[in-house]
Parts: sequence; structure tokens; C-alpha cells
Amino acid sequence: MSEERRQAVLRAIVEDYVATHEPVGSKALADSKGLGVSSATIRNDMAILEEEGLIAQPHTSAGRIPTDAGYRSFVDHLAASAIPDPHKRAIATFLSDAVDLNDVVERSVRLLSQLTRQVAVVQYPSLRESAVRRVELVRLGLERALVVVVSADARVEQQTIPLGEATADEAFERAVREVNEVGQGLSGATLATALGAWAAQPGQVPWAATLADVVVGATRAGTVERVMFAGTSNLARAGSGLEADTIAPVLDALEEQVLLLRLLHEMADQGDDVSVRIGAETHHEALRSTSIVAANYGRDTLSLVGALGPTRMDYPGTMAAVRAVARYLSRVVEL
Amino acid sequence: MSEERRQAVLRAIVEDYVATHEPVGSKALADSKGLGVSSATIRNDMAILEEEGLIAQPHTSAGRIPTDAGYRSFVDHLAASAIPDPHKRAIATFLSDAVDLNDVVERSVRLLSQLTRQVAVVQYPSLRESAVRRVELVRLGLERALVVVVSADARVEQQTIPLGEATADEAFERAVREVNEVGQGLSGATLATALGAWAAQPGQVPWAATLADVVVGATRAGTVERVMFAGTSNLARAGSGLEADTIAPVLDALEEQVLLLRLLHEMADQGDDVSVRIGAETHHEALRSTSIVAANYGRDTLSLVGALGPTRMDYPGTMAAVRAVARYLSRVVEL
DNA sequence: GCTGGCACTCTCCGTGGTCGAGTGCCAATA
DNA sequence: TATTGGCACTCGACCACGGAGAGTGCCAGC
Repeated sequence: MSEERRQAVLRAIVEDYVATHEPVGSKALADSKGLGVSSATIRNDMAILEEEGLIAQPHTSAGRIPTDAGYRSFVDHLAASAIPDPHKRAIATFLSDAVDLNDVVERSVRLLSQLTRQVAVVQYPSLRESAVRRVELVRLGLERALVVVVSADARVEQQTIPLGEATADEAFERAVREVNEVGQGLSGATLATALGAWAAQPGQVPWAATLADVVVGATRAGTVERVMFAGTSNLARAGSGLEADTIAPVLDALEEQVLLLRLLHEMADQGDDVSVRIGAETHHEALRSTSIVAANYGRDTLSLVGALGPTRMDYPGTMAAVRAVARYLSRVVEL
Repeated sequence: MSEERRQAVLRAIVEDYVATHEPVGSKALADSKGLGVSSATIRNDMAILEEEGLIAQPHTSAGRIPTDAGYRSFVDHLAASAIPDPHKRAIATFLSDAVDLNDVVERSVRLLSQLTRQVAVVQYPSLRESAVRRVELVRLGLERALVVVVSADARVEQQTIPLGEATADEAFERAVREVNEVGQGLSGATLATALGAWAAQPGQVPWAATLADVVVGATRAGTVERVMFAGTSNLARAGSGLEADTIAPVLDALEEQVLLLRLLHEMADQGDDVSVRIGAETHHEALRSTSIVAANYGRDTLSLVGALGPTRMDYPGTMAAVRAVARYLSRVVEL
């Protein structure tokens, strides 16, 4: 009753079930896979695996299917597999001529959804703290203005602020000029104190403090967090294996980006190369029958890419694709 | 055999079918709705409506369901209904404290999806032609740079350009300064000729023409067209009435924004208050069993908001909600 | 510790029969 | 002429039944 063989049986069950979407029986396993033992032996192993909670039968006298714990064990015993060559080429082609950060993210997410046939998720790279390059103010009506902050690492942030009351043109222009003079090239605490001092000057426009806050906020690390996703149709596609009524909550969870972000962050904190959450491990009711494979890319640990699909997914393939895309994204972003 | 009564019968069929999602028979109609005639009469009317192609029976001896043409007739004979008060209040609350254009769009789309229980779509307001306010260039590595164009009407566009070869810092800075001097405050053809002349000057950096193009492009009308959507889960929700296998193509169509944009534009061109495309009228295979209700908002005809759902949708309600959101959006955008 | 065999238990699927909603048509009526 | 009540008919939905087949657990033998 070798421990090894039982792992092999589990692996075989997972692979077969993922491929066929049908409970797998002892006989079929003994025949097709080259385990070299009879179906009776496999039945014994199955009984033990079931006691350990790794597999289950949907109803008496049906084949077995892996439980969440079973998938977990399967994934944990998985050796990193190579990235298929066609994928490599696809990635290189797809991402090579992106115009824009936005474009890179968009292409990545589409590509990943195609490679994995799952829902792909990419989190926008969040800022490292960076210096102010230029601040622009544009009037919107009498009492509002749009602040545009261009930072040294080529990010653009925009936000509107209330002016409180009508401000004369000269005062308006002067404020813009001064903010640029004071803030340009500064970042972090230095920037905050410099702009704070400026805003506190007597005779300053009343909205100076607000403006200062916005500029400081725009250059701080991690201000903007957005996720983009693609391939939601893969959830609904025939053979995804998700029940019709479980799809709606998943779509909701995706649109509720906050939820997804928190989850991705938790996963990133584990710091592995690629990390996997299976079924209930996501700690979200809506994602109970889905799994997420995620990896971070770039230098900091805040940039994330992942794929989401039914727990019954092709883990090795998905992990390889996520790893590959993460790697290429790193290369592009770290330029 | 009054023409009027037949319309009433059709209306009753549509309303009943939308409510129950089940084929409606002559007896049920005669009983519940106050048509004041017997079921036999209704049967006669139904026979005529069926000849006209407005209703059909899924199989012999079942009730009738409206065809696409039936919905069309129903919608065409519809009087504009009032916007329910709770909706009015919801809209006012939801949109009042938006920070940002992006924020307005995002809130609108979420709101509309909640009000209609359909997929909501909002197209970003596209630019009217506008003047250059400021151009910024940020180096990205040796051979690429990010161009940021802030235009007079507070839009920010960014794009990267190749520099072709390493450019000295002074030349780089000079180019930025000159572009701002030449372009600032100009728009349209004037801007194009001015920047064209500048780029053609002898001794100019090799990427001057590219830069000029980007700046001109960024201020042209209709450069950026994006749609944002929300409520995709409504497609999958129980009782949406869509078959599981028709959902995937719809999700694909949504992600393929180009397709959706073209369709919305066609609808806008009809110029009605609210326009409706039913089933095959969308001219897209994937949207064959869905309908779209759309309206434009703002001054120009390029800004669009709409709701997409199964052909069997609550047209009066959806139309009212779309109209309401469009109206409020107009108010916000036209500030 | 592995294997073959056997009895048992399920689900799946096709059959056949009943039920009832809904129809079309027709003759009678206002 | 339009409407109505009545009647025979059709066809899908539902249910019960039963056989087939896949898969299991257990046990005795190697």
C-alpha cells in the first residue's frame, strides 16, 4: 500500500476528471493509465483516499471525483512544467507592439484568457512612489477644476476638486505656477512638507490645501488599483462545468473589484512563484466552485496577474500560462 | 374584428409572457386581463396575429409567444411612460457626488444595471475637437517616450512613441518646449498645419512628425471610444430567460467593444429619443436573442447609454430607466 | 499486499400511458 | 358580420416501470 502509488492514483483521477468531466471509476483507471495494478487494488487505494477526504463519490456506486482538498494535494505535488513553445511565441507576438501601459494590460488579459480558456485578470501595476513632473489645472465651470498630475515615471492621474468659491483668473494661474515651482521633482515626505508649507502661506487661494493633497496623493504608491478582466464568456461556455446558477455570483464578484483585489493581494503575500486558491480557499461564497491561479509580476509585489475558472480546471496548464504571462509582463514593465 | 382589440391582445400577450416567461393561452388571457371578450374571440384574433407574424407557438397546441416582430409592434405602439419616483431619487443620489468623468460613467453604468436588471452599457463621451493646453513628454528608456496631451476641455490623452534613435537631452527638451509654444491654444486644421510646419523645419529631431501626429490626433474629435458595462451577471441570473449556451456569445460580443460601438452608433443615428433593437434587428448572430435599448446624451450624438437584455424584457420599464439616466447624464456632462 | 470474483446498489434511459392545456373549426346567436 | 359556446383533437409534460451497465465493497486465495 505504497503512499506513492496512492498519489499517482489521485493524480490520475484528477487528470481524467478534468479531461472528461465525469466521475472516474477504478476499472477505467486500471485500463487506461499505466499504473500496473489491478482495479481491485485501485479500489482499495480509493477507499483510503476517500477516508482522507481527497476524493468523493457524487452518489453511491458512481466513480470518484476529487474534492477541493484533492485538488490541493494534486497541485502541491506538482512539478513546475515547461511553457509550451506555441505559447511563448504567442506571448511574444501579442505583447511586443503594445503602445501604452493600458494597452499592455489589455493585451495581456486577452491573451491570458485565450491561452487558459478561463477568465483572466490583470491588476494595473500600481505606482511606486514617484516625483512630480508637472501639474496642470483646468477650469470646469466656476467652482470646479480638474487637476492633472504627470509623475516622473510616466503616470497620469486626474481628479476634480471644488474651488469653494469663484477664483480670479490671476490667482488661479498663480496657484498653478507656484505648485509647479514648489513641487516639481519632489516626492514623498519632502513633497508633502513643501506643498504643505506653500498652502499655508497667508493670502493663498482657499483651495490650496486641497490641491496640495491631490498632488501628494497622486504620487504616493498604490493610489490607483484597478483590475481588468477578459474571457468571462469562458465561464458560460459549454463544458466549463459550472452550473448556470453559480455563474451569476461569480460575475458579480468580478465586477466587485474590491473583493477580487483583496483576494489577489492575499495570494501575493504568500510570495510563491505562482499561487493557487481552490474552491472554498477563496473564502468567498460566490467563488466556492472556482479556483484562482495568480502570480505577481514586476519588481514590487503589488502587480498581479491571474486566471479564474472552475475548480475542475487544468491546473498545470493554467499555472504554466500564468507564469509565462507574468514573466513577460515583468520584462515589459521593468523597462 | 377591430384592429384596436387585436393590438390590445398583442399587448396583453407580451406583458403576460414577459411576466411569466410562459406561453400564454387564450383562456388565461380572457380570464385575467380585462378584455371583455370570450376566449374564442381571442383565439380568432390570435390566428390573425399569427398570420401577420407577430406571435408564434413553440409547438402545436401550446400557448403563443411574441415574435421579434411582435415585440417591435408592441414597442412602436408604446406611449412614453413616466419615470418612477424612486428611480428619480436613486439617480439623483447616485450621480450627484461623482468625482470625475470616469467616476460619472462608472456610477451611471452600475446604476442603470440595477434599475433595469439588465446589462448596462455606457459609452464614454467622445471629444469634441478641442485646443491643446499642454504637451508633456516623459522618457521611457532610451528609445521610447510617453506623450501626454492635456486639452482645453480637460481631457488627458497619453501614448508612447518610438524615438527611433537615442536623442540628446537638450534636443529632447527643446522639442517639448517648441511643441508647446507652437501648439498651445490651437486646434483642428490650424493646429495640424502649425505643427506640420514645425516638424518640417530643418535640423528637427527625427521623431518630430510622429509627435505632431500624436498631438493632433489627441485633440481630434472622437479619438477615444470606450464602452464600460456592468451587470453582466443579470444575463446568467435565473429567470433571465436566456439559454445557457447563448450567454457565452453575448459576453464575447460585449468584450468585443468595436462591435457594440458600431451597433450603438447605428442606433444613435436614428435620432429618436430612445431607440430599440430587437433580436435579429441587431444584425449580430451573437445578439440574436437579446434586445438593446439605447439613448444618447449630452449635446453631440456620439455619447450613448443603453441596456441589453433578453428579447423577452420589460420594454416600458427599461426604456424609462434608460431615458432617465440619459437625461441626468446630459445634465452632468453639459456643465 | 495484490488479485479475481461476486453480490449489490445505484443512475441512466427508453417505454408506455394518462392528464390537461390549448387549439381549430363549426353552428348558433345578437 | 362579429362574437360566442361547444366539441373533438393534438401534443407536450409527467410519472411509473424495468432493464442495462457501471461501479462499489468485501472476501477468499495467491
